[in-house]
Amino acid sequence: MFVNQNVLDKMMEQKAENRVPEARTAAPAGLSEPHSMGIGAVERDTGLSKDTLRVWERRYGFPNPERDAFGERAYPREQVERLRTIKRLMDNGHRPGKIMQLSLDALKALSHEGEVGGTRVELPDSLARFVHMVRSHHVDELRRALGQEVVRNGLGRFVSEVVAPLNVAIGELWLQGALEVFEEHLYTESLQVVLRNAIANVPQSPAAPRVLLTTFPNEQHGLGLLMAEAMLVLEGAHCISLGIETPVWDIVLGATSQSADIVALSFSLAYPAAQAVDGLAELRRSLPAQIEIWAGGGTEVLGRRLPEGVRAMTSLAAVHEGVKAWRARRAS
Amino acid sequence: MFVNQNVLDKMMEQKAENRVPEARTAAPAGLSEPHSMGIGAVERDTGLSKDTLRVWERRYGFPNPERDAFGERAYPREQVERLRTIKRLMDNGHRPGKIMQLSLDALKALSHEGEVGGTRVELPDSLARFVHMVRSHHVDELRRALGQEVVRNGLGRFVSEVVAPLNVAIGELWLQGALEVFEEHLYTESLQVVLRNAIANVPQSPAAPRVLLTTFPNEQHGLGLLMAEAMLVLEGAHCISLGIETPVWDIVLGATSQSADIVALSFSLAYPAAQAVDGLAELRRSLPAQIEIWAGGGTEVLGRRLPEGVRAMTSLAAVHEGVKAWRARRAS
DNA sequence: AAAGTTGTTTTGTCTACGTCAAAATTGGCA
DNA sequence: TGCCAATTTTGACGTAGACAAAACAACTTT
Repeated sequence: MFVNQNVLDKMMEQKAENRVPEARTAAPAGLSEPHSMGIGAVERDTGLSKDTLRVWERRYGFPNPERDAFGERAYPREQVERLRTIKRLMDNGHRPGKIMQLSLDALKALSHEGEVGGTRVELPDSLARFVHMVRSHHVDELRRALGQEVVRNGLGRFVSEVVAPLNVAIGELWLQGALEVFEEHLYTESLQVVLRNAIANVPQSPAAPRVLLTTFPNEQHGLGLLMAEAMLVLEGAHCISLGIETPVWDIVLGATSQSADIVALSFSLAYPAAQAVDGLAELRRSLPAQIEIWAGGGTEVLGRRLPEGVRAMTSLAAVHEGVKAWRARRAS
Repeated sequence: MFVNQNVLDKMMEQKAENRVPEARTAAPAGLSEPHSMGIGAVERDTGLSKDTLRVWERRYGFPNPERDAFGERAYPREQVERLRTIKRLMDNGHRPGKIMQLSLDALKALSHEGEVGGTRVELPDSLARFVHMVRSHHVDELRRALGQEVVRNGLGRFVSEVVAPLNVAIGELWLQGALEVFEEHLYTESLQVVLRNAIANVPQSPAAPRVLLTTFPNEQHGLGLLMAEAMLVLEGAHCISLGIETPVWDIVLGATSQSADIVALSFSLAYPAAQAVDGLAELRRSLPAQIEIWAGGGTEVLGRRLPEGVRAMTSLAAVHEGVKAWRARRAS
């Protein structure tokens, strides 16, 4: 699913025009920024390890830091900037060797590469509204508006008709480098507050099925988990969430100790398919047969390669059918 | 979305070496536990950098990891535990060269040194109750009991008198290797639900000060953040949380765009002190002078090394005084 | 065409050891 | 005892090479 390009374009223009301290280029007023940073600071800022930074320099000639009086690397601002761009492109599947030498313009072009052709879905105004709130940093307004939406449509429709497409739209923007990290954080945090609050307000019955929710290590995306929990709770399931990044072994321990009927795993699109399949297979091997495994999220990617004995939740709506089917199986 | 590379790597390692099933947990059939960890995993677990681990080995002969088939360090479990103890002692002011050679008994003796007259502070029954619920995996009961405690004592006392000491107790167990990963996850998740719910129920006024909360990259512990948020909200502050792991630069952007008065950072004990100090210094340099920086959590560790212009919140109770003092400063 | 299988790059992490400034400790002296 | 200088101690950073795992490309098979 892609977001209507025009909408996105408008939003990006907006960014350039008003509000945001057009960060990169114009830092907040009156700061005497040092022109260079040490390798430790760059590691913190870019998320690239010291080892990686050094090995890139050795191999590709970039970054190309100056040296201070003690012979230590001093990275100029603009190189750090460039590193951040490169990091973002790599998160999008580009490889360092290919893009390291490119010009700034070429890098920018790459950001917009995927936008040509393909099927696009209109982002209705009702959703564009929220995106705009994120980009203008109106957190309170955003939170309030999302909360209202829950009340208006009910949690189920809120999740599948608002949150899901909104996630796609935000992801698109992120892909294009049109979102700052902190804007993404603001969005995630707001949604988390709203969803958790909504979930807490659904009366929990100690009914079956008992579902243990979590993600594999390396999967930090917790929103999908919350969305799944919301849908499951609505179906009258009893949810126990372990949060994100639980090692397989601990999933097994958790599921057995909690007498779970189902273990639900959530995957983001970026999660390496091979790792997911391997993990699921190992989990299936380690888990008693009567405990089901449900996988949801980026399952389109996993496709039909899913191991035997793992059920794919292809959409949030499928959860309803899934629970119904489980109850039918259990009854017999 | 944004993924910190270091975190990512560490997670991958975590996957590779699933945690040990403790003796008391009935292990489901036929899974074996790995008995050693890679250097990256040890770094994450102990907060000691890879460099430090290697240099200790060279200088003091400890740790003394085995090597796997590829010649890479494989730290046996008991050595990791010893490292954790040593780290804790160092946080208390001891120096590596002195304590590295000591026997396990000597280390234990040192640990209990501060607890004068063998007055091992017993965990009151009121708290032991909760610990027991975690260890017996009674999540629902735990959640209900915690919720009741909030109502009974009020959020403020709940945080400082229940959550804080409970965290210490759980941390203690973790240190001793007496807790499974999934048990820790259950605890964290339960507490998160209760705290978030309680925070949501405090009437938010758009009053000053406006506080931006987050942690530095590599600091994944969000509970401290939530506790701080709870205390701040109770003082009538307006909180905007960015969640965990925000790069310094994005903290700056976030703080300015949100017109924050204060940026609050939370540190766990395991967070490398050097990194914290560096990051705080850089943040102080990049942030307009009128925006204050408050650091809380493992500040005992940071001690007097804190950079100029950073306020230490030495305890949760200090938040009350802090806000009061801020208002006084602002008034004048 | 889609799905395996193989061989070839690419890439990041690890090893090892050297250097050095900042912090902590010690010793000397008022 | 208190203070300053000399002396350890300590961890971050520097270099360079090795290598497994992942990603890719070029095939073959269904």
